[in-house]
Amino acid sequence: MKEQLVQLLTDAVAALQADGTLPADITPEIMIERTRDRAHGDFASNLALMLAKPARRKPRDIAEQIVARLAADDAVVKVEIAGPGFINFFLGNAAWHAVVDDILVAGEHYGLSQHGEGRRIQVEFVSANPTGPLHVGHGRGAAYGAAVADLLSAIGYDVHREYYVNDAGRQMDILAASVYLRYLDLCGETVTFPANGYQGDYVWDIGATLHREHGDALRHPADAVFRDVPADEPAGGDKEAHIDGLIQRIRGLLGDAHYRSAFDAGLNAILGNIRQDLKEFGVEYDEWFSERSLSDNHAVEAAIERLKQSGHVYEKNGALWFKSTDYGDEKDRVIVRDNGQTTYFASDIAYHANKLERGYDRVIDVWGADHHGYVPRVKAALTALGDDPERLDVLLVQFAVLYRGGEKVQMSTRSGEFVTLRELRHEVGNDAARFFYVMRKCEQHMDFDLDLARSQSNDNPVYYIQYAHARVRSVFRQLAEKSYSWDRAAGSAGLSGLTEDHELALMINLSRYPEILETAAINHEPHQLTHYLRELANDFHTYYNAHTFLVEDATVRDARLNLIEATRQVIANGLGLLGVSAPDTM
RNA sequence: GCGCCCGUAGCUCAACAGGAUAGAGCACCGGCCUUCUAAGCCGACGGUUGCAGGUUCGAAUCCUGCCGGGCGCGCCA
Repeated sequence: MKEQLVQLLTDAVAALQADGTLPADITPEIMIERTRDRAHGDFASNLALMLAKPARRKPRDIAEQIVARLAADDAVVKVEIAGPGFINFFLGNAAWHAVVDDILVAGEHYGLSQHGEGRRIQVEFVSANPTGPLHVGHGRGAAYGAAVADLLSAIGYDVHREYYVNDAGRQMDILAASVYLRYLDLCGETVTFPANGYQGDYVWDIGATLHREHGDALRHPADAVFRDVPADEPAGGDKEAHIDGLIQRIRGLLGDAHYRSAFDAGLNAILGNIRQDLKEFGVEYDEWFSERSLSDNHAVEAAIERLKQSGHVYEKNGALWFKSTDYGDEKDRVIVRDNGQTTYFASDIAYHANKLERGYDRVIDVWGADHHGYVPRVKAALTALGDDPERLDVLLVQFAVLYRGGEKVQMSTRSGEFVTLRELRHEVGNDAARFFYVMRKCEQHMDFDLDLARSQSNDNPVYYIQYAHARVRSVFRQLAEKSYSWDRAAGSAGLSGLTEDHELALMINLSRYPEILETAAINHEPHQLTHYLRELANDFHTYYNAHTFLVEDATVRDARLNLIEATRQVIANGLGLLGVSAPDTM
């Protein structure tokens, strides 16, 4: 519908340019908006206002000339010029009635489009370190990333969902050491757990698994592990030096194979847990990309070599630095430490180079907002490598603060006391969690009200929308009890009889769905869909309250059933894109 | 100190690439159940869009400066 009107305006402008009324050298972008007020018609364009300046004419004069050149269109019953020069289009009811048929014919495909024309786009999200279970902060990234990916897919992009597994690096070594020390404890050794180790109970569990599978085969006396290692912080030393010393010692004592056992025990257990968690949350991936594979394939070396050749690398204090300040970063960054180890950043350069090499038209990273300072250096690296940094979009997701009983839920990663995603899902359910997480713009700080998410009341937007869906199902169940049946073809033929305000309002909103999907996807704003679904549910509940659907007049009854079934379809489609179920009963 | 994000009704948030009279939901107040689920509907109340300038036909939206909040500024990831 929007496209039709855009075409009408485009043709009118072209005609005015052809006869010299408008300058030929301007190519205005035709914008058609839904009106906020029905007194302004159904659609409006600010075209004349936009043209006023380049054409050096009064907006209303231009509007009149455009309207005079508009071709006739069956759907448009009236065109008005209003306000400072808006062109308002009034559509006939038939245009809205047609939407109901469109929806019933398209079914679960209604709203999908080919806007993306099959362009390939990669969305990387969550990518939490496999050093512990996912917590509620990751949950927002998961729900948001999945929704953005699904929306892009819905409008015709070829979407690749990816999780970057940080299965290499110092944090993983710290995990391996933590697991091993818990293992030693279970072997009967007396160990003092390092301040910087991973404290969570799950580390005990992994240590126990290691012990169960290997018995005492990996055991070394605690004294051999701790002797001459730099003192830990509580003992007046440095916790970083202490843990690094421990890692080095443990590696030496265990040898490569046994160290790998401890390391992989931690990695596999935690990654398995994360995968399970996300799967239960309805979040699916096409690929789990291993950081370790980058160094195994020498991709990190290759990336560093490319940076060297581009002349943006130098040595200082025994380390190798990338001169990211050449491309707007605040300071230069180390890519190879003085101990010869490459940094996480070096892997990330290789990873992003790899993404672009894979030929995606666009690459999206969904990151926690605390990583925002990281964006300039990654873009700088891509620029230095000769890639176009504009192909990378980094979407920063702010933290969610949980509230329970009106009180902020305190969280601390330090002691391992954080609320896990799993706990949240069990408390409020997957549907509420998925929906609440995407109700807000990603850059908006979010207050997550656990009581509201859990409540089965009209205050809870998830239930409100799901209830609308269940109500339609319920009406259809009533059909049989009232010994009626639904004749869809008759309903379609009788749609012109649906002229009540409530019916038109509902149909108009149904017709907006494809537009909502498009803007929500392009702007990476799933919250637009949540707001839309709430409005649609409201329209339905209002209609339900004002009119009885199962009336005696079969023509009216069938037409109304077509309308509410179309409504149900759109709600189901929309909730589906957000990973929320559409229940038949509540 | 520097950088990024945010500031809209009492609370939680919208406002579609600057557009017409800034909208919803809670909360509070008043109505609606012999009728398809009241897990619902309707009405009323509520605003100097943090403050001050600027850009233009038009600013919550763009620019500048303040004020307030969050985050970041490692040879951690």
